[in-house]
Amino acid sequence: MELQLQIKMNEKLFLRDPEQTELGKNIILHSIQLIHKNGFESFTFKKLAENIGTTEAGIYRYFENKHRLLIYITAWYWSWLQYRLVVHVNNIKDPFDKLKRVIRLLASTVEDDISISYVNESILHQIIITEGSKTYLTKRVSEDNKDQLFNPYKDLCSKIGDIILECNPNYKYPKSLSSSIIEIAHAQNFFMNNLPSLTDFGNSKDESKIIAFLEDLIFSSLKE
Amino acid sequence: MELQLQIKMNEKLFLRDPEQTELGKNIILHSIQLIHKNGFESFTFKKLAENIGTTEAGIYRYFENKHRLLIYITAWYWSWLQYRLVVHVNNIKDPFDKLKRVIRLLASTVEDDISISYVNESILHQIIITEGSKTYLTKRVSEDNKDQLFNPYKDLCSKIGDIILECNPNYKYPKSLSSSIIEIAHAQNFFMNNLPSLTDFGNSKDESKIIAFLEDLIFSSLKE
DNA sequence: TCAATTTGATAGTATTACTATCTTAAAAAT
DNA sequence: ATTTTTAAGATAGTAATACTATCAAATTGA
Repeated sequence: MELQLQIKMNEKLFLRDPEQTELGKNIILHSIQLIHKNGFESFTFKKLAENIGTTEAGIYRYFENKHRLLIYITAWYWSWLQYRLVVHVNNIKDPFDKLKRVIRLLASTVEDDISISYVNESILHQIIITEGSKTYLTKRVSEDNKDQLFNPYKDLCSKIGDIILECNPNYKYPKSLSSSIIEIAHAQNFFMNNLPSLTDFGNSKDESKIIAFLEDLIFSSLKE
Repeated sequence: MELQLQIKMNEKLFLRDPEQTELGKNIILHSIQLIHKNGFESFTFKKLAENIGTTEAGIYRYFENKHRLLIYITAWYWSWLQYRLVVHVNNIKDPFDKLKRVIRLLASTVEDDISISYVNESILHQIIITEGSKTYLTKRVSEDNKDQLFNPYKDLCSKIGDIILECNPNYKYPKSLSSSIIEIAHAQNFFMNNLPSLTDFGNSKDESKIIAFLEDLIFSSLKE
């Protein structure tokens, strides 16, 4: 028997559910590849269609536009990460140990431990680092937020916030700290690989240094 | 006698120096207004030209494309902020006091204390929060970095890193911490105003809370 | 097997992101 | 004072982007 993880996505994210058809899955698969290869700015539905071997109009039947598609794959990533977080933290008693595992999860390239056929989680992680914030850094944030498109990200932050409170019930900024951990993990990863003088990791490109930095930063402020 | 601050910009940022002509200054002035109003994605040289009362081709004589223009105004902002930082920190002995002033500078809406005629620094700050990271979150980062387009940001980080080391000469991550302070200040500001559940500041929209959060986070890890 | 649904193929439009050219106006140099 | 340079205005044009619409063929499913 084969168990398959299916992530239920917010229906406002798509016009037609991409998980239900071959073409839909191909759209996700190839859009991840294309965005990773050329960046979101130069990604177009036309190129995507050529890549898949379908037509532009075909893609538009699934997604309203490329921004929605980016939100879709980002939301999918956060949902998947939340699932992995629950698994990794399960049965761990010590909240500090929990938080350490969370930091590792956020700052490490995925090892494809729980993988889903048509998604390449490892390059997806790279996309989230470079393109993830573009989902909300728009004039449409509030509308998109009302449509609950950012719920997976918010849920994840909320879960991490709970663990932070387990570590220190008096800590005043659990939500801000959790969103900051996520953002720093990504920013430092991007800087390490692209603008190394903004970090202390030189050209080592060693993710464990980001983890060490985050642990130092977070635990000193939680242990006080 | 009137003193005027002029910021010398990297020549690779423009085709023709916008500070030297009326039209050039108008391009900067109106692009800041337009990007603030409609966001960078829907900002076009055509709309900008109509706004100024010139033609599209006219804008292209100054800037290669809108991305370069965004880098230009971002770089200008960081240069200007570095100048303000030097002024605000000047003559302060206690490095912790210095760092507090830096945090306040990064997390506060500018009070137009040192202002330059044709730039609206207060709305520029808002643009940097929403659009700033888009300058480097591209496939061209490395090239643009080789052209030293991000030097003002890097210089600022380096200066803040020095202050961090004054606070604690043994601290291992001065550069990562300074880039993280800047990024968190912006992210938390954006979240507070647009996705408040990602912060602990509710709908207060009170910048002093971001400052308190940052101080708590930073000083606990520096004092250890 | 009939009906509904999904895809493919094609066409078309408004806008974007430019490049080119030519003329006029203003500034600088001689 | 008049050339020469430089900047700006006006206009045109092109390839690509971001869509929308329509119709036919193929597939699915009741």
